[in-house]
Amino acid sequence: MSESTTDPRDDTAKPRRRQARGERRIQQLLDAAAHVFCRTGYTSASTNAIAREAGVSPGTLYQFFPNKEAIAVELGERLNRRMTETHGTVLTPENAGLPLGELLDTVLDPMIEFNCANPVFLALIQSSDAPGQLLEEHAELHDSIQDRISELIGLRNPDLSPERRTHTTTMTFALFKAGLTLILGHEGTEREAYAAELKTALYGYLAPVLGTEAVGTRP
Amino acid sequence: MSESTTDPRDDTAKPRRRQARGERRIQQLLDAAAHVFCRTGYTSASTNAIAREAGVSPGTLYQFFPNKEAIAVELGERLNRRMTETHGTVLTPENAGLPLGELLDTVLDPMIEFNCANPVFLALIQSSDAPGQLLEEHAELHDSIQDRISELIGLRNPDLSPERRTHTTTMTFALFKAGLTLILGHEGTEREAYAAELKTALYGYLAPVLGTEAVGTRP
DNA sequence: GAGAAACGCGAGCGATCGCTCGTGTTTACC
DNA sequence: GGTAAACACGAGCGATCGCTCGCGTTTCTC
Repeated sequence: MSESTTDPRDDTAKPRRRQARGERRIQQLLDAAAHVFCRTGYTSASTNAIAREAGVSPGTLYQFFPNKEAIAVELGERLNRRMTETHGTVLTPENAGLPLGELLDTVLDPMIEFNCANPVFLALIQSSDAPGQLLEEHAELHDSIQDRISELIGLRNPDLSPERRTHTTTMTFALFKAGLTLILGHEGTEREAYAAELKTALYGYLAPVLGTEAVGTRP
Repeated sequence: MSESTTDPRDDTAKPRRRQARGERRIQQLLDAAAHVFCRTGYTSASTNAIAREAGVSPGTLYQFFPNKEAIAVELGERLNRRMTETHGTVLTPENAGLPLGELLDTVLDPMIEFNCANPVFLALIQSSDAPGQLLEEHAELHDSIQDRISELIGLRNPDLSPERRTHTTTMTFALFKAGLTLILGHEGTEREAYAAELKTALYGYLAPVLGTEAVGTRP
């Protein structure tokens, strides 16, 4: 059980020094995996197919990823990181005071844009038979987004009971995901129409709870 | 190529006379398949697992179904038939005149109840890597439900442009499915809370388009 | 330029899955 | 009771999939 590596760093016990070529290959493989996952979902996607899509051999793929799950996990992590940036800059307490219509535009537009540019994100989330670690990743992101939404809702309507706030938050996010699926399922004008329709729906749902006008959030 | 069967009926060219025992086995196998599909989705469900869950051997399973897809298709057909009955008795022109709140109760309650009693229905619909014939089935049901919803919307608001009507219909159904997923993901009091929340959401979305009051639909 | 390590290949291993087949049992029909 | 068909079994076949391994190539380091 001697872990006698050259130990330049043993924080992860994997002292593999990547070359620039390797980093490029990893990106190629993740891009290929994104395509294949989008096409067939996680379970039905074969590692050989991912390697073929990336134009490399199966052996090369396993030079960079220990197993199939790790590919999805790494892809998920990168997407989560970028998605977290997006919702972090937009689901802020400062925006809570905006008129509801503007608030929805401000929040939804970047989220929708990100998902249109990265359709594999939704595909991975909706793949029901995903492995354990991927589900944990999603749960984390899910919770962090819902916490932000819940915070916004709480700021706009402090009189809401915790239960109602939770339900409103969860339903809001679920409706958003449904609208997103519809948006990604169309293109061009239709896509924009459904984006507008989603905003209308959320507006109609949230207006009675949060009010439509600008709200001062100072103590 | 001589199809010289005993031809009591050659409408499907499959003159297999089932015994009562066989019909019972089929039901057992479909129930088992429902459980396994619910647990792991279509692709990850193995026919051996279905047979085991039903308490029979793999060979027995294939006495009644030519392949794995046929199991899902038959299960889907039976569920579609019952779901069609449900929405057929509820998505009627007569109900179009009800006040919006009552309309939503009348339509949603039976649909929700059916899906709570048959969670495999949603599981099959949401399994993204389903085989072709199953997708066709779903598309048929999907279209027939949307046609009914579209009809109701058209009756309540004849001034809506065809495009807006389509978008409203599609979004309404998508929001319903999202709420349904949330409802099936909870139990007891929470489940009822999300059912109420879904109605609130649809009310908020549809009220500005359809109006809230009772509407006379006579020419 | 020599050695080491990272990169790259692809045949193929072991496991799993959908499905078959030979054989034995139960049921329907005369 | 006898016959044919339906039902039931379970070992195992062929295909596929995740993944490995041996070996050759490129890149880094000195």
